[in-house]
Amino acid sequence: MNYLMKNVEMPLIPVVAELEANGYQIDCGYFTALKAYLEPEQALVLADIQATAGAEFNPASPKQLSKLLYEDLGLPVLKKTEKGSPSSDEESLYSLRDAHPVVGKILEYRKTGKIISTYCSFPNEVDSDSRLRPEYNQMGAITGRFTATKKIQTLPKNDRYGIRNGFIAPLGFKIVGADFEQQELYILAAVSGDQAMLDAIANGIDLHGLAAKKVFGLACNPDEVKILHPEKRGQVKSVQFGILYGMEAQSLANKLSLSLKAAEELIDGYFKVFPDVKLFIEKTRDLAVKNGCLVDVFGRLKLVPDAQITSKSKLGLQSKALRETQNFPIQAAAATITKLAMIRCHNHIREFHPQIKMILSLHDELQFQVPDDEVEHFASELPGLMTNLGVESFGFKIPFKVSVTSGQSWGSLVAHRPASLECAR
DNA sequence: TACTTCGGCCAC
DNA sequence: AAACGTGGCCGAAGTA
Repeated sequence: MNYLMKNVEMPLIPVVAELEANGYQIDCGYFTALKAYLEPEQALVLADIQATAGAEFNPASPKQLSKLLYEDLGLPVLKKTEKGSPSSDEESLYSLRDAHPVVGKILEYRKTGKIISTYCSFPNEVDSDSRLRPEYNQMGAITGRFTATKKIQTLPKNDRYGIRNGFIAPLGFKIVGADFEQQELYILAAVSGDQAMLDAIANGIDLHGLAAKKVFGLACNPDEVKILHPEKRGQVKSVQFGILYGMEAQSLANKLSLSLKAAEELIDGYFKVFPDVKLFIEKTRDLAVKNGCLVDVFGRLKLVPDAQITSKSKLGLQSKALRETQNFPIQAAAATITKLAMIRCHNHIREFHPQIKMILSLHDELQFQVPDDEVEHFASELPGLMTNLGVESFGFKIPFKVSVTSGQSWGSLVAHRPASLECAR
């Protein structure tokens, strides 16, 4: 049996079974109250919109909305959908918000509607013990990431209504979370073997700050860039982020409002700082073109037949395949690391903390429901369980950084501080 | 009614 | 405000 099957996917099956059986406690009253508050508000906004558009008008219908905006009101079409219809998505509406007062109201209606229809329905979806039990598909994404049902992976973050506050620990328990910090960047450093990136991570230097300093020839220390040159750091951060997702120069230019040439120079500058990252990306893309498939460091396979397209009329398809190619080895290795973390944490709590339940796995983060009197101990153990997984499984040169949080609900998790440090004040 | 497609939007 | 990768869920509208 290959590595992934023997050491990852098979041992993971009972872990996922438990995760699904455990579920996540929901504060149903929170969501019923929120819904009761929002629905009358939404009705007022609807009436307001219908005063402009007519009583039959449904702003939730993209078709009706397009007719209103682009035919009746004559607003300019800024963007088309996949199928070529005029788009009324958030991006377009945001640009049109000053062109007519109804546009802003529609944006508000959409935002609130999403909360009501998608995120206030949990009381109808929980079991009789008020726990939400999503199904996890451990082979759901081609990269090895999980997919899951019941919206558990897409709860709004930093939203006005605090949806995540409704995901709670029962009385006498806390939620404890463990995150791999900048997991995909660590993976990029590890799989590319780029020494400058590895060194920066090993020494705890701000990666974006370091890159910005070198690209723009700044005089300050890397860690001062965040304060002294936040906009330059932001540009480099976009390059860094884009590399993980296969972004090309034109998209970066649009994102940063730069010329194509300036964007290319920015990317070139970045690659001069981290030359082996550039080499890794080139090698990855070349392999996909040559073979029509690629394999990540753990042996996970992705077919990318479109990478071999040469017909000029289909270069868009090839570009998409190459972006997927660039992202795959990073996202796939990250997924395997998180799966290894699940297995190790599961084995650990079975042996030492039978009262602790794993209740969430979310790409680079795990959460547990922990009895109050075990929080301190378990939180102190988590980094030791997770940081060395890459080193041990594949000889990564650097350990991961794991941050631990705790709180009474998902929405109120804060950095966990050992109790021994709390008496200072 | 039941299913599919589309446009839209939430997360990592 | 995002824009690039991986996904699932919602309502509207069309089809069987």
